[in-house]
Amino acid sequence: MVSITDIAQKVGVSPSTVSRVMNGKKYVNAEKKAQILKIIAETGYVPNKAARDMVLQRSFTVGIVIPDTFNVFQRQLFSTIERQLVSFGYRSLFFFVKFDSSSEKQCLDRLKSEKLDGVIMLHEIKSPEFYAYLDNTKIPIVSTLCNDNAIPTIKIDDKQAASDGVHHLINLGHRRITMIAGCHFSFGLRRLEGYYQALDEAGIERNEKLVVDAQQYSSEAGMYAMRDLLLRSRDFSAVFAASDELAIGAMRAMLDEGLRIPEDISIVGFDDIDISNYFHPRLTTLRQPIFEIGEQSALKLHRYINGQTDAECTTVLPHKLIIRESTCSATPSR
Amino acid sequence: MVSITDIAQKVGVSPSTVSRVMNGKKYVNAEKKAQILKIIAETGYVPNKAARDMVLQRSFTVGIVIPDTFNVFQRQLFSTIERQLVSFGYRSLFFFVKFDSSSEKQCLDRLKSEKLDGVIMLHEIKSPEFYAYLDNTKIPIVSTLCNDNAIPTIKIDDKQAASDGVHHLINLGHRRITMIAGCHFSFGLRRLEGYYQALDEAGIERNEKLVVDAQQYSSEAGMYAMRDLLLRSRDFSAVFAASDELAIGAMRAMLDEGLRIPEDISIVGFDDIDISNYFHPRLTTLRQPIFEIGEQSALKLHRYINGQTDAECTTVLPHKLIIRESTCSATPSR
DNA sequence: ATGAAAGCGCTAACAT
DNA sequence: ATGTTAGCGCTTTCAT
Repeated sequence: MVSITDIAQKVGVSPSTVSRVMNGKKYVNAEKKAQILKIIAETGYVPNKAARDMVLQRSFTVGIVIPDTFNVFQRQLFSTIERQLVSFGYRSLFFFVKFDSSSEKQCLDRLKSEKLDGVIMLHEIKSPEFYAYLDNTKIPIVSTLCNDNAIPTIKIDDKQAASDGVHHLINLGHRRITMIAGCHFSFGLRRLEGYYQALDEAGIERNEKLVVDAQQYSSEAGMYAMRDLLLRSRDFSAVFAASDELAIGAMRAMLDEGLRIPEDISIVGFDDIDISNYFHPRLTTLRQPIFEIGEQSALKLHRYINGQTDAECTTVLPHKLIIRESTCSATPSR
Repeated sequence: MVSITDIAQKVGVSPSTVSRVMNGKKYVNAEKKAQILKIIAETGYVPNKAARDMVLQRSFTVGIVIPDTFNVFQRQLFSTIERQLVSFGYRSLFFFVKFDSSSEKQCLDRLKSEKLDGVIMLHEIKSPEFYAYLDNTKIPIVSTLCNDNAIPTIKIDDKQAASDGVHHLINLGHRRITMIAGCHFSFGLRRLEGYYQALDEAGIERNEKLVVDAQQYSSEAGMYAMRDLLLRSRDFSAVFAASDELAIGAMRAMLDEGLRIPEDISIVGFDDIDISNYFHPRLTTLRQPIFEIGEQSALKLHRYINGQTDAECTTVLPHKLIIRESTCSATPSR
């Protein structure tokens, strides 16, 4: 393994000089610098991270907390975050956590054993100990979810976005609109509120029977939720799903029952994941600016790590209603 | 930050003794041991990983090399690998690499800067320097892909699986069978070989015009590939796609042209990703045992790291043809 | 502008 | 059974 001293010896300088070159410090003779760079290229030398971390007393590592069964939306999100983080010189460590408290505890333990520079949340952790630790150690943290923990957050306005989606259905003449919600996450709760808000604004009576709570944000859960809904009653002409994956599962259940989309039932999703534009029919949905959310959360964390605190804690990014083929006017009979 | 010397001083012993306790070595007085443990608990001391890694010359970290735009199949795979690795006491570091040589070089540099215990490949790297480095440093490596680099591998028989898929179409009476291939990866080449093998076995003449090479394993690429195919000729009744995501894109293109699946054209995918069972029609495909591939590659790497080498370098796991709704008998006219 | 030297926190070989 | 010592590879004063 080639080390900084090897390079120094080969060039005939001290390790300090090589270090200065590596870190772009000034006060280095241009000629020597060229020499050093040449040898570095020849030998393929790369600084040892552990040694650097130790002397610098930090790890250049960011923890990313993400659900164990992360969906396509989270996948797209974390890939942009990872890329951004690497470009800032961090590496990222993933903490996959299940939706139970023992898994959360385990995650916290692993978190402690690392000397993280910062943490990005793509998942909602319930455990107060988790937040207490981060608070005590002053480790910077940024979230991409709604939360009540006064954590710097980059997100969209989930309530308004949901309301926009439901209003789209209302504008098409739908009155009996069901919702497949996912209330185990607070953003799911916000989306449910948005659904109710739109109904209220249109003077449509709320009806709890028209709402099912899916246990996960997966297609499978969406399929079961829709089956459940269809068992209760067929007296609805539209569905609003709290995520595209839920919507995809719901569509499967409808198709299995011989229902036509959107002629019999219109459906609106949430997220605008890649695949939604490939389904048949193409899914109408609320687009989250995934790329921007990822980019800005990485940037925000980077700023925090370097001691810059933004005035506003929460950044709200714009969403967009993408109208495709899964929604149409309600038929007069309905 | 509390260090091992702090603990040693508080208890009145040497750092070595504390180290011995931390690492469960014997030859420590039971009483002292208890003392030390007590202080450790009180102070919340956690060993500094960077320091430990440096002196031990290893990191307890496994690198996972994965395509930048990893697809659903790889996502499911790496999730199971990660889980398994954590259970063995490693943490995993992801190396997202694009399909170009500068990205591969960057990946190699990052790889060098970490003292990885091992590497798992979910992506094919072309650069010889990459393999040379791993070889020189004797870092254990396990792959989940076909390759010619004599690397221990866990995979399925891609050629045979492809052949099985095409035989399924042939058995349904199809003769004009196209393929959407992805030859930039060697497993893609194997699948193409399997396609040709099946045709040969059925006495159907090979026709290069019936094969398109997609540039990526994505739905988008699949859609363009199918458009291309349809532009060339409509004289085919079935398609074999090198992945489910390609198939999904291809289906989109067919639907857009008003073609019915499977009545007008049958289609077979490859991988059996979750979503394939939600599409309309449900996709007939070749299932890869994702969970087993993930589990066994993590286990194999763990063994290698601990100096155990298996006799057989490559493990071939069984695939399975999953017949669903996207394939049916060829109509007599075709 | 550059080198010498100290030290980050830990482990292991070597004493005792 | 336990302490002493010597690094691991790097950065950073502090000299010169």
